[in-house]
Amino acid sequence: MGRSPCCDKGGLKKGPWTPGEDQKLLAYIEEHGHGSWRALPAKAGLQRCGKSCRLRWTNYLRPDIKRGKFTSQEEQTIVQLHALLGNRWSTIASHIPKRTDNEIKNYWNTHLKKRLTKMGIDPMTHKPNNHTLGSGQSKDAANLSHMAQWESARLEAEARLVRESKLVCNPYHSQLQSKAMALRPSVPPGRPQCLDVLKVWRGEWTKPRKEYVTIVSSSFNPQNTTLNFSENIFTVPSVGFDEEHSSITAINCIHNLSPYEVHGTSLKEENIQNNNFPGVESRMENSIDSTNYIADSLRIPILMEGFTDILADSDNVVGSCGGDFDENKNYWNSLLKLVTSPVVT
DNA sequence: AACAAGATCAACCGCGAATCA
DNA sequence: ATGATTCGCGGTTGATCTTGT
Repeated sequence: MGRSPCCDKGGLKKGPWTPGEDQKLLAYIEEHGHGSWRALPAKAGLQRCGKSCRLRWTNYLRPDIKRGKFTSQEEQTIVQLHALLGNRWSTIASHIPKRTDNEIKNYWNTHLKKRLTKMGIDPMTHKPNNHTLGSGQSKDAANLSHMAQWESARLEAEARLVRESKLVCNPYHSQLQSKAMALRPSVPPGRPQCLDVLKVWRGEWTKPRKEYVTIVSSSFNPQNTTLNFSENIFTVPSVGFDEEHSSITAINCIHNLSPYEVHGTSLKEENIQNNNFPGVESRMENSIDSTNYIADSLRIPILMEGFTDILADSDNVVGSCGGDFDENKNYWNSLLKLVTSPVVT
């Protein structure tokens, strides 16, 4: 089992790249594309393994790479996404234009992590170091973890979509997309039906709280996922959460007209066509009327509210921060402000 | 000026996932 | 269906640079 490291074969060079090697690699890829990385070194006349070539290209030579100091905006983005995703550098990098996962990882390890630690914030949990979850909070923690998994899966799927520059090709998903488009003509065609965390972070926070419902608990199994909102229970087919369709979120399913149940009653096509969701229609419609990106604007406040309710307790870094929406917003903004401000020593 | 310690970051390594034959 | 191969990710290393004494 296993295989020997590709660079163990004799004669292959390791270590820093020379300008001449860079030139050879660049010239070859510009003319032929990289194709098979394994075969590339011989074709390009390089005494390197394919892995080394790929790394050099993706982390250094690629023309669409921005080098140099990270902006405060980029720092904020990294911290926000790390809070959501953990050390999933490639996924984080997919949301930060022109930065590589390696660069972001290095920057996190050498700058941001230390800065958070100095402020007394655990860089892995993004909570104050003296904060530990009590037994009474285990349910909330589980919910947080669950929601984070959803978001992680969605972000990964979105990153994949970006990479592939095409939408998921699936009859069911396509059907949902086309129906959703019919209801939401202002959504740009081809735009993945999922939210951009950062867009919401920067813009959607300002929406009145009453437009949103709250996920109070949730559970997941291979057949379906149950979301317990403040007033309503949704059972969402797991098609929205499996690997292939992970970009379809629970709330997207609600809006994208999948055959789920509300309070045990299957929604009929006419309910869907008319945006008629028994027991929840008024709230839904408020959100629908308020933005071009219904699914986005509805879902993320729900998600983030759940997050901050759990994350922010009375011991948070900026003082009192209960379950109030604005205070939760303040928690995150304050955290980010601290993170991006110069360290006072 | 010389040295040590700390910081930085390009590059490597090993593993798991995806793809191929 | 299965094993081999390739790819990509995240953790780690170590050479080089910077700062402090």
